[in-house]
Amino acid sequence: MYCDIFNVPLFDGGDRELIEKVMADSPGRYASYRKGDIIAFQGAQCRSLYILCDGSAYAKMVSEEGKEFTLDTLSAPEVLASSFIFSTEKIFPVTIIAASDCGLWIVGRDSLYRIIRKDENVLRNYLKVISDHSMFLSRRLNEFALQTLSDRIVSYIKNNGVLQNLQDTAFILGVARPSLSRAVSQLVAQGVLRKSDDGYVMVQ
Amino acid sequence: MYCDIFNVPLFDGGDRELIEKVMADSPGRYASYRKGDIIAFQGAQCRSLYILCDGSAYAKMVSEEGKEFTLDTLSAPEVLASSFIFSTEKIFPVTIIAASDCGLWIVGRDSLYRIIRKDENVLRNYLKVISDHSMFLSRRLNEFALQTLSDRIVSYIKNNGVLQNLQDTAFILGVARPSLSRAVSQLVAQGVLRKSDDGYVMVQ
DNA sequence: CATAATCCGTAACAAATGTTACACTCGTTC
DNA sequence: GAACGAGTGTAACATTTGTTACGGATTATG
Repeated sequence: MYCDIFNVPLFDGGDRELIEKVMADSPGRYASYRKGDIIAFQGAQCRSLYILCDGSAYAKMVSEEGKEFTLDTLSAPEVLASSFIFSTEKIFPVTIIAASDCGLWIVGRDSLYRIIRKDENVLRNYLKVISDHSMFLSRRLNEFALQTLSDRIVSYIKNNGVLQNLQDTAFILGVARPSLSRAVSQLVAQGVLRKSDDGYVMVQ
Repeated sequence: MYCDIFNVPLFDGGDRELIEKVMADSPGRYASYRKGDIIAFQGAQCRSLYILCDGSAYAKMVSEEGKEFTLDTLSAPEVLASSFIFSTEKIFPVTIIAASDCGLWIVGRDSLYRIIRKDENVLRNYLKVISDHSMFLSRRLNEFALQTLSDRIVSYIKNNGVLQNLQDTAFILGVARPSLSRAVSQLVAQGVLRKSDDGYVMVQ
């Protein structure tokens, strides 16, 4: 139930006294979730910042027809929903699910606003967090709109070093598992990938 | 060569005196482009805010293999690159091209930072602009990752009222023109769309 | 009027991915 | 050891989209 929010990059270099005062003033709430619990529903209102203090979570996007993919996975210490709370719609574009037992501090956006108004470091951090999130989405968009499955597999392995779980990775790459399995086999046959004890890795 | 930046939503309600002072201090530069000119290259460094004062532009994303799609079109008064300048990488994820003759005021990010530090209205506007941009990217990602071409066509027409130019729209939807033409024909055959004098519209 | 340029519809075929089904391996549990 | 579940490889087929090519319609341009 304890959470040192000063571990979160957003508050890095922040004025401890100021932040504690604002948080004491309007503390928000602390919530714990069990693995598999839904932390936030896609389409739900979003007026608070979610500070992931403990554990990890992942964000998935679902279509009306039930098709889905995993957008991102997040590990404490990290903030969630940073770029939704000040938007016009204030809606979660993804569903957030606990990947392990985890604890979050949920802080109203007015508290965050009061902090970034007064604390220049936190403002800079926040601008960076939200901008990096945009860049991340741009990159994912590039993958889905422009890259073939083989390209995405190679990108994935270059980012993560290894492809370990075909089932989960299929959701991240947004394809059916047999399709991923087939594409990986082809890349192995082409000599682009090889199977190590750990999973699939790049040759070289 | 004149540009009233106070028309731009970002500066809505902003302190005119403060903004003019900052701009006078470090005015950036004004640039005009002819239709078709490239305003910014994908992958290039991005350390300034681009204020589109006049005309319109579009952002396209290109892959290494040369495949491309149109991410967004922008009309004055509007700001560009708002969510890149404070990111860690500071790189344009898209190429920006003049859709008509247009004029931009290009302002260093430090000037913008000085303004949002002091002007609460501009800060709120900026947070909204950048957050809305994230939401926009999320929506586009949903389209590409989860929706079939028919879905995207319907979404497009619901957003824009009408589908007028198959060639340009094919780039927006990220497909080949004959594929779009075929899918539209099928939707017409299914009674989902119909052809009006103006272009394709939803039935009802 | 003749010509060229542009946009559109469409057909035939190729390539990529989805769907379904089944067998195999490896742990775990009883 | 038997039964089970999870993750995997793979095959056959369906569906979607890309590619290429061509002809028709419209409009600008000489």
